Amino acid sequence: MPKPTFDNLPAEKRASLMALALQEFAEHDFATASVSRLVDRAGIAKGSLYQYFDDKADLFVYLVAQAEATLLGALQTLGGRGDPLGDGFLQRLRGQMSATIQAALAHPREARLIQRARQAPPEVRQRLDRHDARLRIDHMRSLLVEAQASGELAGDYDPELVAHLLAAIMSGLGPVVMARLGFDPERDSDVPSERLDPVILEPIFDEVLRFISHGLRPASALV
Amino acid sequence: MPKPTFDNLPAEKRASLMALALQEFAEHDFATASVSRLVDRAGIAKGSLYQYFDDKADLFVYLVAQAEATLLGALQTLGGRGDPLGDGFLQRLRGQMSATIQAALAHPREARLIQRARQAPPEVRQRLDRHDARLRIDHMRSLLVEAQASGELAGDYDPELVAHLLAAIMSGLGPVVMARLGFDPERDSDVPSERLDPVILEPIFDEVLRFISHGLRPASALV
Amino acid sequence: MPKPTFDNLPAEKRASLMALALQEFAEHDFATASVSRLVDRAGIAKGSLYQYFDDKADLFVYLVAQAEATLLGALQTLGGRGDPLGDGFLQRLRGQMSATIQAALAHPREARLIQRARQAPPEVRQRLDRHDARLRIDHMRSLLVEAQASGELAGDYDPELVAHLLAAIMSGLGPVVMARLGFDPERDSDVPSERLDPVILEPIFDEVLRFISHGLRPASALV
Amino acid sequence: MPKPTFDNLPAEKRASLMALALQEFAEHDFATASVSRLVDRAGIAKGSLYQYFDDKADLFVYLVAQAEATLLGALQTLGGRGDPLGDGFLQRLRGQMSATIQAALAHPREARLIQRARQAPPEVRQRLDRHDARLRIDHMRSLLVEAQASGELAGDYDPELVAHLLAAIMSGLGPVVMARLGFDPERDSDVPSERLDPVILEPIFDEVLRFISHGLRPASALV
DNA sequence: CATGAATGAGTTTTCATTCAT
DNA sequence: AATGAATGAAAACTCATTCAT
Repeated sequence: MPKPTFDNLPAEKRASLMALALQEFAEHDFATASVSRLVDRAGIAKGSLYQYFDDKADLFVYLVAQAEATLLGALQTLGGRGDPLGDGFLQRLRGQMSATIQAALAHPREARLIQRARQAPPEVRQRLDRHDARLRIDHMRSLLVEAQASGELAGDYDPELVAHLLAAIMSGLGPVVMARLGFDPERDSDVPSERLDPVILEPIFDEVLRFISHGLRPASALV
Repeated sequence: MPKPTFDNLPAEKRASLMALALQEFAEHDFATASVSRLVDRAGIAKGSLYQYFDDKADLFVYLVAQAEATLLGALQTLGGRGDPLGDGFLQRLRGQMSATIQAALAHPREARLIQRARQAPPEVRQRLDRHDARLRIDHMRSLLVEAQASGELAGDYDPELVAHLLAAIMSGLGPVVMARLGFDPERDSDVPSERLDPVILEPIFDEVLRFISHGLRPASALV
Repeated sequence: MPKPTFDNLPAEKRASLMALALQEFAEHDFATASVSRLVDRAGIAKGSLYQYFDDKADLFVYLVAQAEATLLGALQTLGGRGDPLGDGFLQRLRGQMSATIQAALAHPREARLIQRARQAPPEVRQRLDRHDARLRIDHMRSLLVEAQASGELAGDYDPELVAHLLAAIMSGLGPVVMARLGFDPERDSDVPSERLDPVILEPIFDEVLRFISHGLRPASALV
Repeated sequence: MPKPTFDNLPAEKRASLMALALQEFAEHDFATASVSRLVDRAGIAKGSLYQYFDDKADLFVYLVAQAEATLLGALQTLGGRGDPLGDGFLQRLRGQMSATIQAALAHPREARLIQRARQAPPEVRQRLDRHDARLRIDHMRSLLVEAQASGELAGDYDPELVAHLLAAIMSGLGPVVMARLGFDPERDSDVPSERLDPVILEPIFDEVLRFISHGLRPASALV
């Protein structure tokens, strides 16, 4: 948790410092990220940073929380387009898929930072407030249970397991999109957002949804 | 690439050194893994290691290649039980699923090292020979294409996209299994292999396969 | 020397601040004592402390002076029980011995602070007003001279030298008492004051006094 | 304990490094002594020092042990002049007194370092091999017991207590000598050894011994 | 081919002190 | 008179890499 000193900072300074910190911790993992490099770039004294945060991990934890909030905000904005109550389960899933991808693409550093959080050293991980992965699973799970309750979805699925599968599919979407756009997900790290285009994305979502809703059909099957 | 000096080493010494190196790089990520600790444990001079490998990254790259070979070998052994030609696509997928999980359990250090490789610093990642993720996708892709060619699978799927989805599902299997066994995949890092049991795994595979083959059916649907 | 601002402080605030400062400098030596920790505990701004004192050393010097005054006061109160004029030299010595020990026990932080003063860095030590060791020597010396003048003590002792010896003996009393009570003076730092007991202390004083008055007698000597 | 690396060092380099380290830790207490300053002066890389010693405390502990050995050696050389068996207790005491003073004067840095050791932070003190103070007390104690056994000394002294008193007197001798030579023991730290002179020291020892053997006589007493 | 000491830039963190408000 | 953010030098310690033997 940042010290009060940090809150008293001029908003402008605070924001620019955090932007640089986000960059630093998005570009390097926790061990490799350098406080020294950060303060150099920020043009502040090394001691100043330690007036704001207890230590490197404190800063990291704060950044991760911020990033999660940012992404969640973007997700809610984007995902909330459809009618959340009226729409069926699959529609909502589609909305989420689209929103997730777009949020990650709109905030690539935040998305990357959250990935880093999952592989931070254990003692740091323990200081992370709660883990967003579990949050995402839980969210997915509740959607499923709801759909089962409303009769929209067959009741014989294990919601926990399916939630994991859907979460895995959604987190696998990034590479799919990148591959479609001609990037190598293992080499490249970001897709320039101007390359992003609903015309490209929508068919992907359609096909993924078809997979989710019907699975892999034999050639003989009718759709 | 190891230097010639490394090949000239007595096989025994080479093997034990690599075993310790694997342990070091499986336990810590690239930045945190320590050459000093390694040579201490191995009881060799620090200079000697640099007679075998150009630098830390060189050793890492070599280890990753070895680990991939090891896992691939295990996978082929385990996955090849059924009749690879006679069996249908879904059977083979099931075989792979099981084989992947079991291979990872039989070679936990190798599995973990490969995970680490995916998050190594970019300059290191660029030196990795080829990426196993792409290999896995390609493998999955060729299975799909084959199934489409044989008429077993509808032709209107994009094999690339579905390959990604299936790969995502398979790599999401680990957490599912952990969750089923009562571990928190975000906190815990390993499932003790004695806790692993076909009686637990098989139903998971069944349900995943059902999801893959039929997708999420509405409550009214007949199976 | 404190700045005028310090004197203008409400007595209550001044006192509580000094109490915390005493604690800080008694618990840690000069180098290790932390101004930051002090102001945190005192709940005042760091800048405020520097409105009261020039620097860390200034505060330290002031505290030491205060502590010496406190101990001297206690010593005079406790040591003054007997008739200071009527009693003989040895009686007064005994009174001092007892008073010194008890004063130190009644004011452990002050006693410890004065010990610390003796090992402060030279540039700090030079700023200490006057050294209590010299005060003690002088006091002892004047007692001796007086006793020689009154004919109570042989005149052929060098009062300076004997004063040093007696001072050394008295400052060596602490470890003696600790050892008697089963503590290791090198490991332990304090004797819980409830363990202190005249029944234990008095025989020690007696024997020390016998040593002082008669020295080490051969076995054949009559007492 | 120094690492093997240290032992393998050229004796010359080792010695000069230790001389500088001794100087650093004699001039400053443990907290204030600076590893950086030391390596700068020694002209070696910081990393090198850490190839020799685990950490700052490790170096300190080693230095203290060395200093104790040095002083003990000097003491045995100097103190062994008289006939250790033939001489009486007081003669031996006198020999020790003289030897202790001269040893401390011949090795002022070592003597000072050992003083520092007694006030090192607890976690460092616990790593010091054994404490020389207790050794000195024990030595004194055994001399006393021996003298009592041989009938040279009255048996009704508590050897433990008297050992402490004598130890206190001996450790108080330094300031006495300094005062006699016109130095202020609290301000000055060293007596230039050329100022040391048996002609000055011997009468001091005589008077101290007279005090020890007879105590403070009343004016009427015959010696 | 093996050695292992030397390197020195790098790391995080602490601290007393200043000064503009 | 009080504040408390800014400072930056200094601290201890680590590490991959080199190179003379």
